[in-house]
Amino acid sequence: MTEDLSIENLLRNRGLRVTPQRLAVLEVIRASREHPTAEEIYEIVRLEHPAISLNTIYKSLDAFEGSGLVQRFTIGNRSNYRYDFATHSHVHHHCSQCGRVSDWEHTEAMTDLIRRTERDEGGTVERVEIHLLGLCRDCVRDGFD
Amino acid sequence: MTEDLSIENLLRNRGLRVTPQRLAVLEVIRASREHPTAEEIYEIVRLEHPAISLNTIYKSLDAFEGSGLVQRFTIGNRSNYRYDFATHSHVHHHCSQCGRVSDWEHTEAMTDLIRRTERDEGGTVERVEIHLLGLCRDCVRDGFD
DNA sequence: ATCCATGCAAAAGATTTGCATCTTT
DNA sequence: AAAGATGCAAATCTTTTGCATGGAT
Repeated sequence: MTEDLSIENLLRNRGLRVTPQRLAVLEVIRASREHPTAEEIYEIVRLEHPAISLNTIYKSLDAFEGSGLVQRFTIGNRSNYRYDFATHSHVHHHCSQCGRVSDWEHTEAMTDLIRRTERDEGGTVERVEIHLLGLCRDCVRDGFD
Repeated sequence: MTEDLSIENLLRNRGLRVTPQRLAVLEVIRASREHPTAEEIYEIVRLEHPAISLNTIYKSLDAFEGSGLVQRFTIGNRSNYRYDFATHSHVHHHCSQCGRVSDWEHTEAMTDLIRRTERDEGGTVERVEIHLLGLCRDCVRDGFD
């Protein structure tokens, strides 16, 4: 008996009200590999919902983050928030040439190292964010360096 | 022949002008293990230089970052910048209980893993920021979990 | 019918910019 | 003397808050 993972049920399962705006916002995040900012989500959702306000984007994102559907973070030395569907890996590579933010595989060996560090230092780690800054594959191929 | 690593020479060596304000700002960052924000640096520097403006803190930090003396980053899901003397390790642990931001050791094994990832993914990595969110040693000892 | 989400406007917080004056080189 | 740093004020950008209205339960 597989769980129905429609956007709508994702909301319902967490006790969040279902509105057209929220469906649209969550869909954009789920579909994106770009770790969009609130502004970027706004511009995309606006194509279908021209009347939506940026404020509703923020409120929706807060609600989603509060119930664990989405994670927010900042990358490198930029200060505005980016959002990510919560199940994604959180090794982000930020290309210093083209600006693209992409997921890189979070290997099991990395997780092991975190656990070892945890033991050595005596604290705990519940969440890991690894940001790598450098050139993406495409920019390397195009000879920037 | 050891290099003179006075704050003053750190500035001169990079071609930056030496002013009392810059000396004070850089000294605060060098002395701190707290990864202070611009505002926090301002409050500390103000004790000695009551007339300094927050703007000068920002301008100094920009200059320092531009010449590699200092690095700035954001941590977890807070959006304002924190600054770090550039030679520090950049594995930051952010305690979800007491809010403390501390350096954890960046093991050589971690570096190796990054290099391997780099090869596997085909991009390059010039800088690594690892943010660990969880409980620090003290909060673990005090029984928060 | 109740509760909560929406959209507008205004506020707040952090950082940047413009500019006249002062300091360092 | 020239170039650049400082401090003040205003502007900008991002995010949050307050509130009246409308929509979801």
